[in-house]
Amino acid sequence: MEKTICKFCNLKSAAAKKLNEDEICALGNNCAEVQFKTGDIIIKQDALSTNVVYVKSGLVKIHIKGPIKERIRKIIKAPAYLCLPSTFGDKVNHFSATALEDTSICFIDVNVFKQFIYDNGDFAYQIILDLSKGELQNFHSCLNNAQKQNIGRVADAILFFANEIYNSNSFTLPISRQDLADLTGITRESASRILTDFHNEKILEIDSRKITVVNEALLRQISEKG
Amino acid sequence: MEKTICKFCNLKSAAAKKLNEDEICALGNNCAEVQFKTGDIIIKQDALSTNVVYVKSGLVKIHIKGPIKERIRKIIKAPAYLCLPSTFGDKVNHFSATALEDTSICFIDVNVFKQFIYDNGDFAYQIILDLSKGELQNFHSCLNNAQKQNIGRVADAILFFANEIYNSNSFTLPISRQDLADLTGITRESASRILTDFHNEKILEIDSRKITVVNEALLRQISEKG
DNA sequence: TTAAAAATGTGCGTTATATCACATTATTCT
DNA sequence: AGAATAATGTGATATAACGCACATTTTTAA
Repeated sequence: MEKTICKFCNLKSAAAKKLNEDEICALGNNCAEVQFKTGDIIIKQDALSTNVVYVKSGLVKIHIKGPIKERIRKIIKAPAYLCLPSTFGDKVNHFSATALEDTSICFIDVNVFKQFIYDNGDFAYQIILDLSKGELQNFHSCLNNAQKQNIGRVADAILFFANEIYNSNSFTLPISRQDLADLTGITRESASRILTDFHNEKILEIDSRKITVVNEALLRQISEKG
Repeated sequence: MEKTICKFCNLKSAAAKKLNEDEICALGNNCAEVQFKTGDIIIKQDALSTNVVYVKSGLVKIHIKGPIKERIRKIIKAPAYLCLPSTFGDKVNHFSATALEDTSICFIDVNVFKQFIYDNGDFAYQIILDLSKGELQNFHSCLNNAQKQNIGRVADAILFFANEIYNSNSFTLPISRQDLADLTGITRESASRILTDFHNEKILEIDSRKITVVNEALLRQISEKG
């Protein structure tokens, strides 16, 4: 969904408010742009809603209360849709979203979005392409998680942040060790141990959350081995 | 994607052929309906293609060569789209599809599909709803697989066939034990053992691939426990 | 600046599950 | 029908990873 832009926020702006504890993130009509700060909850699992949500700028984690424990499903980097109409099919969110850095979010009324689809075939087609592609990518990320061992998954996560999010071998991890564990589906202790191992083997330079990939080739090798 | 019907197969019918070993499943133009028998390969991973593929009737498994081993991603029951345009973004399939029973497949030229999107906003919107919903369902099925133990996953798979595919507590499993293992991400031996356990605990009646759910309540309980 | 709270690191026993080896049962083919 | 082949069942190990306990470090708040 890389090349999509929010075509709606220029339309009208409705009254917008951030999500409080028991509040609902649905807006009345049309579209509104809202600023979130690091750590703010953007969408809350099980809350009611009827908006299309678009990440205009920033970084967001999608997380879900699984059958056993919390799981981070993915990290979304702007610009991208965070959720589309049927995500709210029953008007209840099935996931939460939290800002990992200062983030600007567009809430688009689902009827506005629908009308836009009707009027703009090329836009509709692009959305379909993006969704279909995303679905396929899910396939493969699930596969990775399912088949690789813990060490390979952590390697993947580090490479993901370096290459997909920050385009740099040196970055500050935007999430905690626990989050890294929840993202890769392992325990906090295992995540911690593996990072230490990577440091000892001179694959990573680690200073708390500051990470530098020293030996990317080896990291890739670990990822591929599974 | 339950309520969608193939709106294309009434247009024109092009020359259609089944997939041979090294053959390509792409059709020239427009749309063609092709019959497949149980076990036939419908789509082959890494083959070239430029079609939208729609399952008009039958049952299909989507499987992928993972980084380590084969994995069954999901079972698709007609009517449903098997793949959409961007699945072929690079014109190479990233998965295989195999018929689990006699199946009728529509291959739709991507340009025909695109034009239809342009002309029919309601259709486009419906596709978007379906895709978005499917993506979310993937979320949760991944979660299940990731967090539950083997026994819970097998319980899920059995419940899936009973409730989603056959709507009956008595059915013939359309896949082998190995496939069941690949579907749940466990080993063949584990799958086998768990089925035997279920039989001993009088949860299932098992006669080779014929399965009867005797104690669905207990099966659900196992599924929920993880 | 210091105390309290949160996050992280690390050793160790336990356990679920993979892996290996082989027996048994189905299925296919001639 | 009978042989060959494939699929399935099952015991005995090996091992990756979890879970627990607690030490240490970092962050937050007062």
